[in-house]
Amino acid sequence: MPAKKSPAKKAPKSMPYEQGAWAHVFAPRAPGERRYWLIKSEPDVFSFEDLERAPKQTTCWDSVRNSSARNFMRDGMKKADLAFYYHSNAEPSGIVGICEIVREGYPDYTAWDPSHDYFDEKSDPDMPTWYMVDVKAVKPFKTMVALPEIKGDPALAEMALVKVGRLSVVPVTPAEWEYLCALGGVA
DNA sequence: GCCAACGTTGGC
DNA sequence: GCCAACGTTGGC
Repeated sequence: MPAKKSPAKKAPKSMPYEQGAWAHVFAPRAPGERRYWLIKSEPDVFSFEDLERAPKQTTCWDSVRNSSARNFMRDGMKKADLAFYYHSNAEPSGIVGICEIVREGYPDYTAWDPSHDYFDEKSDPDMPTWYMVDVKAVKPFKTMVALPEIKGDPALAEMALVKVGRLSVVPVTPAEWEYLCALGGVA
């Protein structure tokens, strides 16, 4: 018997993400390595078409108020990474296009604007709570890939999108990326 | 409109 | 530090 067997260690409620399940998406990169993401937006609020019509086809991805999503944007995403553009709360919901990270994490100033819907009085400009990135439309999917199709596909069963439903920013593996681009007709 | 999942808050 | 209450996301 081991001299001192500590009782089964419970996973801390909030593990630092550098050691958590997503450690690999924050890990140092090989030279030139590109990583992949998925970002959600309700099309009634801001659709992929809206992004294509925006000046320079670019927008700041503001108003995210979830710490996991924030961490992905602040510390995970790097310039030239690509992201699927996902329409949530839509009929049907699904992936409709591809965009590129064109500016890395910087403070989400909407958190400091009392007139803004997502004003957060606890976000201090000297120590910002919330971060965002800038994304630019790259191209639409030829055929959207709807959520039921994703959920029904064994090759995609491990997607963070499926596993952690409610997160608005999630990582995508290179294999999932290739596979979904093929499904979307943009391989 | 309902509800599952889960993060956050606050009482103790 | 625990945990119940509450809020949010987003599928269905």
